[in-house]
Amino acid sequence: MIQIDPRNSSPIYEQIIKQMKELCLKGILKPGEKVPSVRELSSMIVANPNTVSKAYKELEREGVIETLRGRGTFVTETVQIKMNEEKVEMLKEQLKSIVVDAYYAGIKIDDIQNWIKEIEKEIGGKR
Amino acid sequence: MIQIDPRNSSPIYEQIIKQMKELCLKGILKPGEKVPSVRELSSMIVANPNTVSKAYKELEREGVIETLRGRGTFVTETVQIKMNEEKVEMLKEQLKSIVVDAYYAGIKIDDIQNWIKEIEKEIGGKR
DNA sequence: TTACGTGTATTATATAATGTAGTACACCTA
DNA sequence: TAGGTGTACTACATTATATAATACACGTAA
Repeated sequence: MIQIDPRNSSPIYEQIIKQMKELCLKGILKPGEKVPSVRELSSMIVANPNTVSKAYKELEREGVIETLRGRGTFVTETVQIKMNEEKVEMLKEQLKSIVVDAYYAGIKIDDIQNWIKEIEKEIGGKR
Repeated sequence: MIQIDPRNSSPIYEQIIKQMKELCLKGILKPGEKVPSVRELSSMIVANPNTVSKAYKELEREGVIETLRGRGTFVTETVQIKMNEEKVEMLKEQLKSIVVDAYYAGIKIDDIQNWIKEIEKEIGGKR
């Protein structure tokens, strides 16, 4: 389910966050469905429970999952979109970086537009 | 010229790399033009020469600038595109993350496509 | 040649992010 | 009550980032 890549330099908790979001958007994890407990997932990926807990807290803050104390953690029934101007600006900056890096890697703008269409097909519209 | 944002959590050397690439693409820094020396820039932005040197080494590795020992550092006359399959895959993954994050921030795919067009107008085609 | 400005390399130190380890607590369900 | 939840806390180790202080090799110009 969640796969941690040790060669990937990004922190374990960020890899969890990224993959969990994708699983929810793709509909592999359905609204209301239970996700692995902190201790379960930590033993599955061989990481510390604290690391998983950190990821879950961020995912809850972003409205992807919600926790019911003593019961477990679940995919939110209805995603609460949190409009956040700071987040929007951050995403724009990240996008600019990608476009610039793409230039020096020999990638054209049209290629990037097509990539987005592919991503949309892969994860879009499932919820 | 180069502006370091202390509130920005990304490392100083990465901020230098990002901004230097943009300055070159926008044509504000022209091919063959001299860029500030390591010591000059480090005093301009109040950082350590080592930090600037680290940024310059990466910029040279990516073909943005080139150094002439004892003379200085200059914007490359002709960008050498370095096709790099790893880099391409990395950029695709970054782009996917942005699209996913955008969903939970209430941003539509079309908005992202339009952002790219804006970025293209801002930096595209100057070199 | 000499003086100066280049980029580069090295070592040491400090701080913060990341991850591990162990323990304890509050809450819910069976 | 017993066991499974998420959560909180402290302590420690490792790594990335940045600073600090030198030193070196090279090119240019006085």
